[in-house]
Amino acid sequence: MFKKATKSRVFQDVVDQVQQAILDGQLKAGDRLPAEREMVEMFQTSRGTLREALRVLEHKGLIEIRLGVAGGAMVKAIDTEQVSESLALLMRTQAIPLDDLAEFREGVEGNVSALAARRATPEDGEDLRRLMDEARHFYEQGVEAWQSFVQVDRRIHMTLARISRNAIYAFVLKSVHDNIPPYYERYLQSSTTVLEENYRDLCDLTAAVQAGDAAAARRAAQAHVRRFHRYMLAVEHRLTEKSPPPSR
Amino acid sequence: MFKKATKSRVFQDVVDQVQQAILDGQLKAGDRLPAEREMVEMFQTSRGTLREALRVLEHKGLIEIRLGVAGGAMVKAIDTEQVSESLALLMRTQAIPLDDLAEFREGVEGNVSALAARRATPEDGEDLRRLMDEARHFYEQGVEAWQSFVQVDRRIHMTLARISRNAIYAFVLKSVHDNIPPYYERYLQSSTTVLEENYRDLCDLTAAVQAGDAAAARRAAQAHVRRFHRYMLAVEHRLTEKSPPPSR
DNA sequence: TGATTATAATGGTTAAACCATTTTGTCCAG
DNA sequence: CTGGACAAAATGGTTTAACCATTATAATCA
Repeated sequence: MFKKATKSRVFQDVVDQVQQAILDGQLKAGDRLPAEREMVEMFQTSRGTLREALRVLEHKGLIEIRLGVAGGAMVKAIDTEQVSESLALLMRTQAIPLDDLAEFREGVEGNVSALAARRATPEDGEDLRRLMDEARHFYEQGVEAWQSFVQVDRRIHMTLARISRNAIYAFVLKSVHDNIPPYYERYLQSSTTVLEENYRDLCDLTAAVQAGDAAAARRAAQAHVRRFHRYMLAVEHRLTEKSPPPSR
Repeated sequence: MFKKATKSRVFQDVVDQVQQAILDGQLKAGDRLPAEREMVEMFQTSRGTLREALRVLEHKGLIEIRLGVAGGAMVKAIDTEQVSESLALLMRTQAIPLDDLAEFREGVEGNVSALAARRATPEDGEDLRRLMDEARHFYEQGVEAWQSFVQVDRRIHMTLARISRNAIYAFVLKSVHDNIPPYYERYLQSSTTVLEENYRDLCDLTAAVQAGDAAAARRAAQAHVRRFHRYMLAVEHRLTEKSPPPSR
């Protein structure tokens, strides 16, 4: 199946050959690659070099490696994991301005909520109802349960992305939300007012989606994100004791 | 909720430590990591294991490795390369439906164009004018210059993302557009009609942005993407000789 | 029969050596 | 003094051989 590896970096050649075999369909998800010591002979290379190649393939999300007898490298069905991870790295290192993040969320979550409203099935509505039950439960417990409330909030956003039935929106939003916690930690100091406002936003949003009202869902999502942003700006203002930056 | 507590793999620990140092700012872009044989002592591991870690870090886009004396591992400024690569893998394995791509573009490019219309400066308008001059030049050359026209089209989209002054929209759109070419190759068979429609779309779009008309810019961008999508569906229909899938 | 233990196959790690590439400095011819 | 050839050194890339850790399966025993 594999031929001798020749290139300036041998491991790269191995990576390319295996990836090509997967993309060509010669290797399908669930298939098991030969054991390392066998592949070493097929590629005519050393085990160290082969393992560097396997490491790259693993990180690409193309294979999964398990220990023990009957273990080894299995071809994996590609998912959005790697895109999410690299997107997350980009966002964390690019020092994205808070304004940009809020603006992006406002636009994208607006789009997603509108799509979700158009496509929500009765089952989706049921999922949202259950989540809102949880949210109300924590809301009624007051600021003590703030963290739990935020987690439910996050799950509601992810659920809306799923309901939108669009894989790209789903993993883009997942990447964004995976990187919001640092912002939360820095800015969010909860109060009963904030908790109540957030809860009402979620009520409006899920109600609009369940009613299939795309325009209202978009407006509710945007209002929710915008409120969140204004609140963070206010906290920043209090923290720095300077005049707030002019809104653009 | 919890991840595995024990780190059975040494190289993963090395990856995590280096990545954390970069994210924490202890290592900045351009900094050079110690030589392999030095790091081996710092991490108290073997060279093979260390190199597996370096391979992963390299593939993550966090470091760049050069040969020879004065070579070694340099910390890299993260770009959209890795996102693009993993996105390309997803698309090549058709894990992402064409409909999702078109829908995402329609929503996001609509948002971006609306923002661009609100924020375009006279200099930005000048940039767009120059690009449209190029586009007209290739348009007048007819279908022969189709590829050149497509390239200008792409630059116009990227310029709009820049004008939107939002870093997230910019790199998300760049990642998407970096992965559109394969779709073009598969589906696009140009004709004078398609060329003209595309040119007119761009005229409408840039005119709206230059005029500062956000709503018109959004509509123009969405119409442009939607037309593109419909055209690809039509080609697919001709190719498969089956009835087109029901629009959702 | 069921629990325990041994076995073997697999990935994970270590160590030491050598090869290939590239920069840098040195030396010699002109 | 200059310029080019060449040697030296530092670095990543590769090989080899052995051992350790994990785990499914087979063998064993109460």
